[in-house]
Amino acid sequence: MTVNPLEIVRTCVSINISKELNIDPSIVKGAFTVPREEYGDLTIVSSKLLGGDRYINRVVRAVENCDYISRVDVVGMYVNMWFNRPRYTELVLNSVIVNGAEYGVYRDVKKRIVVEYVSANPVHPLHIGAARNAAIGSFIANINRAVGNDVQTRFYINDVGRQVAILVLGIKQLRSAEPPEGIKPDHWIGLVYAITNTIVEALSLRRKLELEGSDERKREIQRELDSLLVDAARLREQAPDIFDAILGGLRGLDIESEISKIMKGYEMGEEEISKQARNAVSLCIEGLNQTLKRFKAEIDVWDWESDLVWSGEVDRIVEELRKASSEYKGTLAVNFKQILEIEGIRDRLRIPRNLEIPPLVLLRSNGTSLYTVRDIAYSIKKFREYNADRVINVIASEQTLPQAQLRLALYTLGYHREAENLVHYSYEIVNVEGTKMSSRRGRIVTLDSVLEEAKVRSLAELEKRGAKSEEMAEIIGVAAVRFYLLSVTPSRPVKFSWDSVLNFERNSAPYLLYTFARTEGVFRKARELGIDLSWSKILEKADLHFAQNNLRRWRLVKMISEYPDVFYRSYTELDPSIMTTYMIRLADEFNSWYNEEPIVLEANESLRNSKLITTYAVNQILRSAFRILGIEALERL
RNA sequence: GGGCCCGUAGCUCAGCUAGGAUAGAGCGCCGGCCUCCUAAGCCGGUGGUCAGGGGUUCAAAUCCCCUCGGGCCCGCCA
Repeated sequence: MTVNPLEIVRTCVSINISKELNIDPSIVKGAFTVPREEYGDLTIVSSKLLGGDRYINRVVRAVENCDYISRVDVVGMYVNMWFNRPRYTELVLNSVIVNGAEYGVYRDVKKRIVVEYVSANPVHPLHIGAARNAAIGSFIANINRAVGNDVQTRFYINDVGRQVAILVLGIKQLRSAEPPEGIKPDHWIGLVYAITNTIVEALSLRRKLELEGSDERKREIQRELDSLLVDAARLREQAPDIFDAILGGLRGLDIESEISKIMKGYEMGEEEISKQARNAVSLCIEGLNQTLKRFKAEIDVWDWESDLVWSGEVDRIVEELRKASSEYKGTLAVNFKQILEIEGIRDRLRIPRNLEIPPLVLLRSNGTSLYTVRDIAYSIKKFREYNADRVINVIASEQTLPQAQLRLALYTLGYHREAENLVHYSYEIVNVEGTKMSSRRGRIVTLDSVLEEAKVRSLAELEKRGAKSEEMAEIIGVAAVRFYLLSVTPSRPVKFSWDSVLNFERNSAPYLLYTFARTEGVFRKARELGIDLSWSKILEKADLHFAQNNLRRWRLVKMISEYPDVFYRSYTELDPSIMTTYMIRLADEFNSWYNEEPIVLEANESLRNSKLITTYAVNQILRSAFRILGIEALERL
């Protein structure tokens, strides 16, 4: 277990105060705040303690008993504390050296965790929104592994339903389902799907227009149709042959009944349809997998939704839910009214207090199943197959309601443990400025294109400094995109813009990689000069007073000591942005210091040793954080 | 109509869960710094009615209520 230097001081202070005032140490812990620099290193807001600031002098006396505190000062209600710098420096640097890359990494009681993420519809390439999911999901997997949990990542292939049926309908109109030479398979599938869908929607709107009586409605439909035709024209320009083939084939067909036939046929496992659908979806998945690998978002298990239907697992769920269902809008649905009346159920299942839960419809009138119902079977499977303590679904916030229904349905079926440990990790979507993304119309910013641009940009930068390398450009490009998507708090929407994703200055992964490479450069130089970098030996001969009268050095020591807190918060809140924000601050502090004074070239040996260890600490923290964020560290750049 | 998320500098974002001292970064803009361990860097300057109003409090960007603005959900779609 790695030590948390800051926590050691906080504990020391709070125990002393709690003894003096005879209060619980946790009350003292709630009174800490980090003051502005001129007011010290740590502050107790005395009015937050029991009895307000009446006992402030006793608080001061108590704090003075703590060895890590060298000076205490009272300003109003604030008890400002200055750390004993040499002692604290020793504590921090020693902790870094003893733990190395494990410094600051929290160790949790081992749990088994399934992370389901991405699970994008297998009918188009990944867009930048799915990329946020991929970045966050892989972060969740990485940080859980780092703390010692067993983690399995899964991708749910949603191949049952209308979208795949439309794709199959389109492919049927073509001579060959194989992608043409030189086009990535998911891009090919995305094109066929978008063309087919746009044509299907346009033809359906046209029919609606003919049947509509009201002029106002007519104008509305016409507007919708016009926008659809703009997309159609663009798609036709991209691939005229394919477009015309599909359009020609669909004309005169009763499209809705064709789609319904495919959906039914696929759910029943009809050979011809199943073969076509599996082929097409496999092509898409092949492409998605390529992109995810490139993006450092690995998937351990790929689950086919259709397998759940074919195996009868979905049927069994439907049968069991029937008992809990009643008549609703002419069909059968599960009503959660009774369950929701159980005391504290919303808290236990983490369902928003005021969220209204409509009944969950069991089956379509044509007998086919519905997504949320199939997902019940899938949730049970995830718990069962991995013997999981916890299943985390990384899914955009727009699915809050179906995810809540899912937990309630599990509870209804008696899967109480599963319902309570199924977590909907909700995040906000990515908005692309100017346009509205629509994969149904083939109007998306693909992750592939973003990664490609980032790579081109990285290559150009590398070329400037005479270090042109495709491999390095690839690593830097991926890092830049991942970091960009991870640095916004997940509960807030990301505004995507090419300018910010390709900005490689200050608040970016390239900046951090550069800082890391600088630390490596320091070690290279040291070895060149024949300095032995055995860290514990260096620590023995280090000057622990080196931050005593030097603010920059002291700030760095303190910042290094914050990493365990940052890691812990990032883990418990599963929030990568806590870590990214810290990394930037650490790099800023290091770079300012680096610019100000020599490290290896320091003439005084013990002083040089302290500086080397400080550099090593920054190096280790960045390395550790990179690993969690799925960024590959580069020794030079 | 009901619910959820969001509104902080011209732009992109921290800070809000657990209220504390003068609200922080980056980009942009202006001016400096490469005989020295990597200039994707460093230093200085510029820039804010924390959407608005009310309340709670010794203390509110942070908690509560209302209003305004943006996004999403309320489907026999996923």
